[in-house]
Amino acid sequence: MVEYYEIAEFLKNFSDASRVKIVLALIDEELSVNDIALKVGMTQTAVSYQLRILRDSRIVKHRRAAQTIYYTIDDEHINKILTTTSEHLEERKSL
Amino acid sequence: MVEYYEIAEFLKNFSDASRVKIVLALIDEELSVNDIALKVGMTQTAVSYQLRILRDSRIVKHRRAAQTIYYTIDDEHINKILTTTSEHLEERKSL
DNA sequence: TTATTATATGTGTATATACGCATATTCTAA
DNA sequence: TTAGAATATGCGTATATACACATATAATAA
Repeated sequence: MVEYYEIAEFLKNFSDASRVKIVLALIDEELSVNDIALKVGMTQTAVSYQLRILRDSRIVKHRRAAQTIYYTIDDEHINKILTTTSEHLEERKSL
Repeated sequence: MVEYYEIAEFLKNFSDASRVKIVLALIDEELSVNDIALKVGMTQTAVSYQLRILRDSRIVKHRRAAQTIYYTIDDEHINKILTTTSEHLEERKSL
């Protein structure tokens, strides 16, 4: 059984605009920390800070190539959750 | 188009254990504020505080009957988002 | 009207958190 | 080995937030 606090703990990852922006930037694309920073318009430090949180929650995974570390989404479900949410919000807009 | 910050703003509602608990308590059941407080083991004030947030985000709706105010989930999508998340977490547990 | 019930809200506070800055760490190239 | 590049992290801080307590508001009953 999944408990209520586990759901909260997990969805907390998407409660911050910066983190959602980073996750969306990684959909269907593998990016380095600097690439992400450039793409979302944040500093390297801020991106690193948020990536650690997303990594700890297993939302993103990474691989190293020399000094560069590349990040990707860890699971297709992540995509589904954001898509479902997006559709819900889209539908609500017409009300 | 749904923007990244709208997704974050919406999912922020489920980033707190108390709110998730309250929303889960309301699935398939209409409850008064006091009923909710009893069911989830929180004070009336704390429940009221969280209900306002959920109301403002249109996640729950309410109707008045004399002094009592009854709350329900505003949309079936809410259920779906929590279910999808729950399934995702359930699957991950076996890894 | 007054008392009572159900809920909401203002204020204060302890805690969480996002991010900047400086620095550490890891790896590569010269 | 030393310099440089890419990323991570410790520390400080401004801001957000969850909740307690007391009180206000709304509706009903006596």
